[in-house]
Amino acid sequence: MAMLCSFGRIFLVRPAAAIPLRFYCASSPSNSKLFVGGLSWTVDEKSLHDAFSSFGEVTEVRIMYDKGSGRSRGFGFVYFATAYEAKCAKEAMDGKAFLGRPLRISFALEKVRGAPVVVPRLLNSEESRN
DNA sequence: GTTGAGCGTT
Repeated sequence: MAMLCSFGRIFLVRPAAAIPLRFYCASSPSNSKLFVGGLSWTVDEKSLHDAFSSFGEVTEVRIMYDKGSGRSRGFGFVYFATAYEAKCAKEAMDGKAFLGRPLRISFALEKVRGAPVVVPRLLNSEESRN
C-alpha cells in the first residue's frame, strides 16, 4: 500500500527495508544546463557548440552578450540533451584552456521566476557520490 | 582601443 503524500515536496517511496535516506542537497543539481565561464570575448556560440559537441549532444548554446555594447560578457550557457553528457563535458572541459583562456565550467542554476538566484558556492558539492 | 569573476534576454 503506497501512500501518496502531496505536501508540495517530493517523497521517495522506498520498500519495507528501513534504509536511512540521506538528504541530498540540491546545491549541485547535475542539470543538462551548464554554466561556462572564463570564455574569451572572441568566443561565439558556434565555437562552444563545436567544442562541447564532442562530449555529448548539445541542444542549445547561449552566450551572454552585453545589451549596451553588444560584446560578450565572457560567460555563457550550454544545454545538453542529458545531465550525463553535461557532467562529462564539465569534467572534461572544466579548467581546460579554450581560445587562450581557461574555462570555468559549472552546473547552471535553474532560473526560478519570482525568486533570486542562489549561488551555492559555500555548499559542498557532493556530486561524485556513487 | 580598456576588463576577467561570475549564473542568463524568454
